[in-house]
Amino acid sequence: MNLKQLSLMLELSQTTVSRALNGYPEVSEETRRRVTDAAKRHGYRPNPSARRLATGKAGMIGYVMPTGAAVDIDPHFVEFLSGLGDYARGHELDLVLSPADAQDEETTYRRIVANKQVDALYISAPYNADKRVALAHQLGIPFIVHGRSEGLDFDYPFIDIDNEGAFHDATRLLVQLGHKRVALINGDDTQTFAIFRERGVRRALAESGLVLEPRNIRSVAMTEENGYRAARRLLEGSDAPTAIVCSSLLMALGIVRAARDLNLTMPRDLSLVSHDDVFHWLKPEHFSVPLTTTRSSIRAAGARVAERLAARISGLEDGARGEVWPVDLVVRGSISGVR
Amino acid sequence: MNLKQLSLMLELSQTTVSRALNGYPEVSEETRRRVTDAAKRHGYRPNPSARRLATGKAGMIGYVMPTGAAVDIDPHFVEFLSGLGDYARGHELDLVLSPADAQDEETTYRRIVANKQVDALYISAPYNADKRVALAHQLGIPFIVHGRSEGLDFDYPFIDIDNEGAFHDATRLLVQLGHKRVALINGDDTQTFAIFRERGVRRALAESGLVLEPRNIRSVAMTEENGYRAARRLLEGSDAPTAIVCSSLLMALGIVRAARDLNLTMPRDLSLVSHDDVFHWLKPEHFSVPLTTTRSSIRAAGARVAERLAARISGLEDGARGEVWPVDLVVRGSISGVR
DNA sequence: GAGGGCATCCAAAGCGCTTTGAAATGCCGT
DNA sequence: ACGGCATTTCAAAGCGCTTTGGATGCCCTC
Repeated sequence: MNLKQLSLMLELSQTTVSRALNGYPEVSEETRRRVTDAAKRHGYRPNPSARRLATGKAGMIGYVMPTGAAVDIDPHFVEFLSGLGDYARGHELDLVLSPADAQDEETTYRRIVANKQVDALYISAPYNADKRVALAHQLGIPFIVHGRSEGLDFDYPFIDIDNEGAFHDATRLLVQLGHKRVALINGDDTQTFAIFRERGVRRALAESGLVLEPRNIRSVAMTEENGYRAARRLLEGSDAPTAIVCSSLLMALGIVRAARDLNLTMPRDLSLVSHDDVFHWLKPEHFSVPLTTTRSSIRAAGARVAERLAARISGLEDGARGEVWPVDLVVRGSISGVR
Repeated sequence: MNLKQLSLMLELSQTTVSRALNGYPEVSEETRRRVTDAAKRHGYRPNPSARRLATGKAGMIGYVMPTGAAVDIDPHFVEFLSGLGDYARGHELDLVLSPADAQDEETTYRRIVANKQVDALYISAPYNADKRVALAHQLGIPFIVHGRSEGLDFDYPFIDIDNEGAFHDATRLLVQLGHKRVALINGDDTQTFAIFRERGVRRALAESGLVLEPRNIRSVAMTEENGYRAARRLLEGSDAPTAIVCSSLLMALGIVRAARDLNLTMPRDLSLVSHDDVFHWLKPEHFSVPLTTTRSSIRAAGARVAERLAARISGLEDGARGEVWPVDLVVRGSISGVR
């Protein structure tokens, strides 16, 4: 059942039927009713390929997925996907993942924009002065950044969490508990979220006249193994930190294991605060000693990104508004006053 | 630059240019060369929307992603995506994720097939007599199942790992070490992978005249918390098992925590074998006691699925061939002879 | 009664490709 | 010299929608 058949059946032109269905004003209410009724009764659904060719709109949002033999997709990504699905389901909004060589994402960005494969893009895990953000901006395709990129000479729409505030507050709490040697086990420090977190820690320490020693900061990919290694190195030295702030539960797993290997009891010998992105399969309250965390659901962010992208596609949103979400500090048993 | 302009420029008809570019035989070699040269020089790229409308081919593969407030996407999925990207990158093959209400995936399947949004589908985590597989078969769209579904009255193409063999071998090893009370902490037992694994355990036990007691088998969603709970329940009873086989490292985390809470030393008081899907962010060799595992990379499977899907789309593969991959048994410190 | 304004509707021209059916062209054997 | 055949090319008809640029009829005003 296509438009032609339907219009024949109704003894109306394709124009009128199309307009009636798409809510244009120049169609009488009675005709519109007749048309929508018939469309529903016959299960008419406009062919998206045809509509796309005619309008240039794809009805899909895109994500360029960096891949490569040495590139691992972050498990945080499924949480984001869950959130995206929360919104997209029920809006018939699909997501197209375009795998790209992590060394050369630009080609893929250009391709999907030139081909008009998607109406809007979502960009994640930005770096400072992020090339992808600049490119999307330049190509003029609607997009939203999940995170922030500093050092670009234009504004752009994003949603981010208050990484600096979260890590500031976590660190301040540790300082208030008497900790003087606080270490940070961070994610990849070329990513802005990590930069903001480090900034938060430094600021909180500075407020009490303390500093984050270079040897007390580690920036590594967020895996259990890396958490373990970083913690071992920190804790085995002299003047080992009495408290650690870390960027992911995955690393926290490794830190806890390191502490155990070194016969350190938590929180007596070591306080730990981790950021928690809210995984359903690994929860901070279920660590052997329940973890104090800075908590913010990536899933919720995913839903919001989808919502805003949909709004931008349909023209309900424009401009370069950035949203910064506050982060919860959830205190549990993994921290205590310094001995 | 579109086909019309290009053909004008070459003083050829659109037909000939199109044929030359698409490798049809009825075009002289010289013209073909001229055409491909000019196309490359002017950076001509056929408009996919137009091609799609004309041919009905989308050049994309699809995945219907079950979502819902109570539905969490499995972190195993990112590994699959990484693998898919390994192949798809470099083949300009995109993946479209269509979020669907987990209660009603059928509507979405019908929509994306009717709309010809994708050329082929990938179906994951099948149940027995899986409705989605039956539907895809009936709708006549190319697809590949990652896993297997029993109880369908037709054959279909799939790739799966030898879950039964893997869990059989793991269990047999435990039995050989003298364990008589072996428990299984499995994933959701409506999924076929879990059924096969249980079968493997039962068969290995039966070969030594042992049985898998109903109270020694747990089927739960694969999370740390569920692993912990299941293990607590198993280990606190009288006649507690001396060995556990489990279906995921995520659950293994919880099992190890439970053992520790109960003051059981591994492997002295408890042997543990886990299945390992090969996450880069959590490795069995880095557990506090290195885990013996049955290992099979989901990522490799993802790449293979993409490869076969591409082959099916281009007509290089047809039929209903199923692939079953062997699974490695990797022995590490988490098992020992029973005391 | 002519002209203007408004509400409805329509024919036809795209969008940029593929593919059908037919027409040139050149070459061969008879 | 001519019919038959294979090779190469083309014009035009889709694919199914949106949108432009009118038509048409009706009511109102002067």
